[in-house]
Amino acid sequence: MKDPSELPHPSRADLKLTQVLFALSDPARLAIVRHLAAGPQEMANCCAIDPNMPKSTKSHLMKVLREAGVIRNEAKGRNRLLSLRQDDIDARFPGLLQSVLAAE
Amino acid sequence: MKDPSELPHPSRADLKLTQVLFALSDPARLAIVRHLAAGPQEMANCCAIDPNMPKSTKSHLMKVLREAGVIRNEAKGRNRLLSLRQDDIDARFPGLLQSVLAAE
DNA sequence: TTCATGGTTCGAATATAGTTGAACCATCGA
DNA sequence: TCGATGGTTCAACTATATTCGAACCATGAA
Repeated sequence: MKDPSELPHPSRADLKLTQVLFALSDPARLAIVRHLAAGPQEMANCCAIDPNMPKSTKSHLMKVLREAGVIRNEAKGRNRLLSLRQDDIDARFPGLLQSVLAAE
Repeated sequence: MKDPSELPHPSRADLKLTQVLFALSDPARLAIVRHLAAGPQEMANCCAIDPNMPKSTKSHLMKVLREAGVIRNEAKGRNRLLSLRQDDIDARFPGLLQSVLAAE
């Protein structure tokens, strides 16, 4: 019984460095990644970043991060649980996330 | 006596993480960075990568990398000497370049 | 079951980035 | 000093990304 509301996520082996770098190269997306570094958050809470942002735009940001393999986006009741795929990124690109998160 | 053929380079303090990540997020640009990691190279030699690429396109790639502060592009006689700004990037974003270059 | 909620998807518009020929510029060799 | 060489800049075009309203879809609460 597969949940049809599950979104596609690339497998660890399919992560592409340039795609990950691109996903991180936008200030809004990088801010989300920084937020998630502290632990998984529900989308509704996490994006206190800019409450004025239309939800379709928010959803798009998450899509870019998800398709790059940077975050996981899972259904959780009526909400979405967002989490950083730290293990996967660390496994494929050791030190990358750490240095990005440490920067300034 | 300032050389008018000197191109503008951002200072170390002006490097922006997202801009650096963006510059590295393109396969062709990343390939150039990898080449330069071995040491400075003249543009004519370095870009054996794709000899068919028009020079205006090559020049544009270099511009994006230069303006992000990733590479230095200096006049050297009739040619251009390209070099990775490893010291500056390391100083501002420790470990970043290393992890990017180490990836696969 | 019905409604409100939180989020995705679609489609169209806008903005940004990449590609390229042509014009130009400085340098070195003849 | 003239021409060839290596490269930048400009302008126009194409392609890709972003933005956002509207339609839609599950879920949980009433």
